[in-house]
Amino acid sequence: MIELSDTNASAIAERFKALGEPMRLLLLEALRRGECSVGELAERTGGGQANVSKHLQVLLQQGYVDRRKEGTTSWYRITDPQVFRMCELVCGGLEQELDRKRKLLRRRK
Amino acid sequence: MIELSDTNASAIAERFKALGEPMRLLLLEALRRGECSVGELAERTGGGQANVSKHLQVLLQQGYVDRRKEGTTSWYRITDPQVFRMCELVCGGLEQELDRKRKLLRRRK
DNA sequence: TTCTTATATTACTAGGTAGTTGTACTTACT
DNA sequence: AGTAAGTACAACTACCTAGTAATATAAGAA
Repeated sequence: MIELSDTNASAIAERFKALGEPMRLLLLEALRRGECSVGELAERTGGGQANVSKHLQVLLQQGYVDRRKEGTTSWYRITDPQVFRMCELVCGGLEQELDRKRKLLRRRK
Repeated sequence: MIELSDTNASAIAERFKALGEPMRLLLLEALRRGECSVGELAERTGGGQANVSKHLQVLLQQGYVDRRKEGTTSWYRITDPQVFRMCELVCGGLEQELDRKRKLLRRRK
């Protein structure tokens, strides 16, 4: 069992860092519907082809997505749906955080 | 309910990015035992005082930790233990990823 | 007041990274 | 062969950030 210790904090941080980029989150969300090509992903997210391709390499490297080549097109898909569970957790935390900040603002009035 | 859409992908990414740094993960792990001062955290993590303080500001800003001042010392503590659930998820994913890469290496031999 | 302690902040440097442009590569089609 | 489509990669720029050193701030002790 991997734990959050000195030795592997870097590897764990790398996985979090891969999710710490808006474009990569949008790519994962777009892939949620199912397998998708690079061109389609660029269209759905509004990003440039080269940039989308580069972000997909990061997600591939960290094992969040998998790739299947067919002719000239690359088909990407989510490998571990747990990533959306993580998004839900961080969304929940974000909601609490927004509530907390709203209360602080109200108290200042 | 907050969702992973175009409008709030940035806010969600910010929260992931805060966890995408080894030193900050070590700080959270050190805080797991309970409330702790900056000096103690610097000692436990082996980081410099200024650096630890700066990282704590990031965790504070994102709501992962809370602060209580007493005299000249600041006491930090975890606000939402859910953050460790996220670490477990990412550790699980990391384990799978390592297994996958090990298998790839074996296949090449 | 002066000194000490604990923390926060500022300024700086080195390294990293997102986005873009251009290009190379691969496959399929004619 | 040549051409077109889809993707990956290299080079570049602009920006961001981790770490450090020095300083500022604040509370207490002498």
